Amino acid sequence: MLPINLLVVEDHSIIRAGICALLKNIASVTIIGEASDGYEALELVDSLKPDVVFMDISLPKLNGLEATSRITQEYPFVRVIILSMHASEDYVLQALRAGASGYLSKDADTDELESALIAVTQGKTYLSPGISKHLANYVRGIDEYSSPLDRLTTRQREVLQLLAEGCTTKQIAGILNRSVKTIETHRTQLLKKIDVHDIAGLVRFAIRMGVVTADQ
Amino acid sequence: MLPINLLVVEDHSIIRAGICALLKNIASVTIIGEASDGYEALELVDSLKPDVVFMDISLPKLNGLEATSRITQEYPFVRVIILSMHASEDYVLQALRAGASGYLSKDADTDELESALIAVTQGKTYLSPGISKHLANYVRGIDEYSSPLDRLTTRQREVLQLLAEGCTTKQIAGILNRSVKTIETHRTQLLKKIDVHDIAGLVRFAIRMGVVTADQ
DNA sequence: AACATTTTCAGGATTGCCCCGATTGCCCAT
DNA sequence: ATGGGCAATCGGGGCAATCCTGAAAATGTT
Repeated sequence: MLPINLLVVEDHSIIRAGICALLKNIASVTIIGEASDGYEALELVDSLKPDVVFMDISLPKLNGLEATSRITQEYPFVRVIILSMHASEDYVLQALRAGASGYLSKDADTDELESALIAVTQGKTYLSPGISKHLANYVRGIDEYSSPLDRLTTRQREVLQLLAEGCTTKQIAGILNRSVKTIETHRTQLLKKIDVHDIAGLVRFAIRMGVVTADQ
Repeated sequence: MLPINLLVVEDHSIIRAGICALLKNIASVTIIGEASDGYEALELVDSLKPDVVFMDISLPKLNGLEATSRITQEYPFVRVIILSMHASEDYVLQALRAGASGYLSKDADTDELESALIAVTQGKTYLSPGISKHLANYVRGIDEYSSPLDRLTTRQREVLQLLAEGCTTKQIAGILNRSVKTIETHRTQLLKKIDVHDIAGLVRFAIRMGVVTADQ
C-alpha cells in the first residue's frame, strides 16, 4: 500500500508549491503529479492513478467540484480532498455530493493535511472542524440543486434582496405591505438560515449569490 | 548582514505554512515571525524589526496595503513584498504607492520568491513578469490618483473595513481601544463622505474599492 | 383529514444609531 | 505667532431598530 501517491491540483503556482512542500514533510507519501486546472487534473488522474487528490475549488476552465464529480464517477478508488482555499465554505455539501472524501476549510490548521490524508485512506470522511455547523444547516433542507438560495423561501429571498439594497425593516414592511414585526421575523430567520450575524455579512452573501451587485 | 530575517503575513494558515516552507528552502534566510492579520503584522514589525515582510493583500481587520503603508512610513528600512494571492493584479500601483518594494502576482513562479528577495535586499524593486502591462495601463490613465479612498482619513479607512466585515460600533471601539462615541463619529463622517446612508451601501462600496471581498 | 411549512403578527427588553455639542492637537498660511 | 481648518477624541439624551419569546392564521403536501 505504501507509499501513498498524491496528485495536487491548484492553479496558483506558489500556493501549489507551498502545499506540496507541506505534504512532502509527511512520511510515506509521494507527490506523483501536479495540475493547475480541472482538465489537467482529469488527464493526470487517468494516466497516473493516484491514491489521493488534493483539489482546490476555484480552477480555470473546469472547476474543482466538477472535476471531483467526474473523477469519483470514473475512478471510484481515487479519494479526493477538497481544499477550500479561495472559495467560501458554502460548498461542503456540493463537495460531498460530488464524491469528495475530505473537505479542508481555508482556515484549516497545517496538520489537518495529514489528518485528512489518514482518514480518507482508511475510507473515512474528513471535514475541517467548524464546518459541521454549516453542514447541519444544509441537511435540514432537502435541497435538490442546492444553491444556498434554494434553501430560502420566496419571502426570504425577497427580504434578502431588499436588505442587501439598503432598505430598513420598516421600509421593507412598507414595500411589501406587511407589518414591521413580520419583516423582523423574516429577517431573523433569513440571517439564521444563511448563517450570518449582521447586515454586512448578508450583503456579501447576496453579492456572492448574484442577488445584487457591488457596482451601481 | 546574513541571515535575512523574514516576517510572513497571511491569514490562511495552510497557505502561510506553505509559503514558510518554500522560504525555508532558500539559504541564508530565517523566518522570525508569522502574522495572520494587519494589526498583528504591525506589532511584529515593531517588536522583531524584520528585514523583509512577505505580505498578502486581503487580510482581516487591517488589509495588507494599509499595513504596508504604515510599515514603510514608520520603519523605512523594512522592505515589503506583496503577495497578490487572492486579490486581483490591479493593486500594483496602490502597492507601490504604499511603499512596497516587491509585487508577486498570484501566478508567480516559485523561484520568484528568491528573485524578489534578492532584489529588495539590494534596494531594488521586483515586479512579477507580466504585471508591467497592468502598470502601463494605469500610468496612462491619470485618474488613478483620485481613488475615492484617498479622500478618507486613515481612521475612516480603518473603520470602513471593520464595518464592512460586520463589526458593530461597539466592537470596533474595542478593537481600536477607543470610546464608542469616538467610533460613532468616525462612522457618521465616513457615511457622509462616501455618500451612503446604510451599512449595505457601505459594504458594496468597500467591495468596489477592494477593501474587502464578497467571498469569505 | 392530518401534518408540515410558510407567512403573518405582538409585547417587552435590549441595544444601537443619530443629533446635538465639545475639547485637544496638528499643520500651515497670512 | 496666531488664527483657521482638519483630524481625532469623547459625552448626553432621544429616537429607532433589533432581539427574544410566543403564537396564530394561511398555505401546501400526503
